[in-house]
Amino acid sequence: MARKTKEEALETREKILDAAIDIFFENGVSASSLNEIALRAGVTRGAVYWHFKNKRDIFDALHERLFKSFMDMLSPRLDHIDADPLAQLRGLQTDLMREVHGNPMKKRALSVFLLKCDYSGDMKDFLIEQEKSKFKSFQIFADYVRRVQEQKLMPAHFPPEVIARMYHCFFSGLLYEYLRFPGTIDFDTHVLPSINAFFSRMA
Amino acid sequence: MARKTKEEALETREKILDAAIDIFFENGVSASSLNEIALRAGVTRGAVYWHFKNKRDIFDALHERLFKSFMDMLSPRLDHIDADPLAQLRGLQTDLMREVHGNPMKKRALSVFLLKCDYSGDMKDFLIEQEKSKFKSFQIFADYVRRVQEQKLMPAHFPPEVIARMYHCFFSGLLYEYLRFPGTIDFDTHVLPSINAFFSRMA
DNA sequence: ATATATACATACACGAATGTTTGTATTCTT
DNA sequence: AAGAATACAAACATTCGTGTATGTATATAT
Repeated sequence: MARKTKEEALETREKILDAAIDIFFENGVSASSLNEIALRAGVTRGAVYWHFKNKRDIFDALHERLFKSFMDMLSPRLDHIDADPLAQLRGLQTDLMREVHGNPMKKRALSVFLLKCDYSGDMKDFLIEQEKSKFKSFQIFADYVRRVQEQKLMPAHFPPEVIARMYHCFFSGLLYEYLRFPGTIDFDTHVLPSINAFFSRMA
Repeated sequence: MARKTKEEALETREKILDAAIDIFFENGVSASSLNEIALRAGVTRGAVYWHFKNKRDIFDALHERLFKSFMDMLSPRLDHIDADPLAQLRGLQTDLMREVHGNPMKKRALSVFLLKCDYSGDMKDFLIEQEKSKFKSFQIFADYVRRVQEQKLMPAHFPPEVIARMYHCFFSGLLYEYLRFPGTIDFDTHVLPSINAFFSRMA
């Protein structure tokens, strides 16, 4: 085949990434071959190896693309404190879940990172990276809780880190459950009410 | 080599399963070869194929061995209602986490099932099985909540399933966090306090 | 306009894992 | 005590994925 223009090359790169999400989601990361990804994207392995070093490299690119968008959503919504902090937190979590629920591509990508890969072998050091970024988002939330407690808008029976940990566990647990059993747990009748229950008990 | 007695054969079977947990934990399920497992167990692939049909068969056997012990722990502790249900629930969750924390073999096995495998390909129908057993334990808890609400020992602002879902998400989320980042999240200073915080907010 | 770098497709070589088959020393059966 | 079944080890064949090397048509630089 012939050489493409730079824009076209970028398009095929994106095509490969999109195909990778699908294939990873269907087969699991380690069981997915680069050939499958290439075929799904409508190219050959040559194109894949041109744009990416190996499977791990594709994985990194996907992570970059996904977590950026989430951090962009998280940070600006916790840099200030609303009149009702609990409502603010509930709103944030609701919107995050709604974002996942409404965006099939993001949903599949998240599934890949949380359920469709075992972080071992090549991926071991990737887990360390992920730990760092998770720690970052955790710190953002712990800081928020600390400020809220300082302003006496929340009882300070527990240190901010503990509250943050509790919140974080509930949220990630909810996410896991929702992604793991897509048929069983409905968004409107299960996910949203359980968020409301969680926050109504924290008042 | 020579034929072993029946007891010896059972021993090698157990040896293979133990080795499988280790290898699965280190490399992830799909990246683990049957040869590695055999070598770790001190046998050859011949022995593995004698006792098990394939890798999936080993996986099933491990699941059988693990989840039985957890269900045995769960059921009898929720078939009655203590004077203080919240304390009862907190105690159950604490003990379950303590069990995981104190038993390295169980801890590694749980890690394998929750983090070290992607349920796709051969494993897809396995996920369905897991969903069933998870639904079972969920029902046990929802029933418990319902009975507690009927006895007016807990406010009934939310249906039992919602409360159960919330509890379940928090617990599994905590478990995931604890297993995923073994170095970061300490048992005494992070896990236990966050359980206490969770239940103190539910009063 | 020509040279060169680009964006792939195609072909090749290699290792690794799987499932199966065969061999064999014992143990169990009768 | 002798045949049959058992509990493996060892060898084989086959498939599959990876990485790399090569070919090539075209965009881009000069």
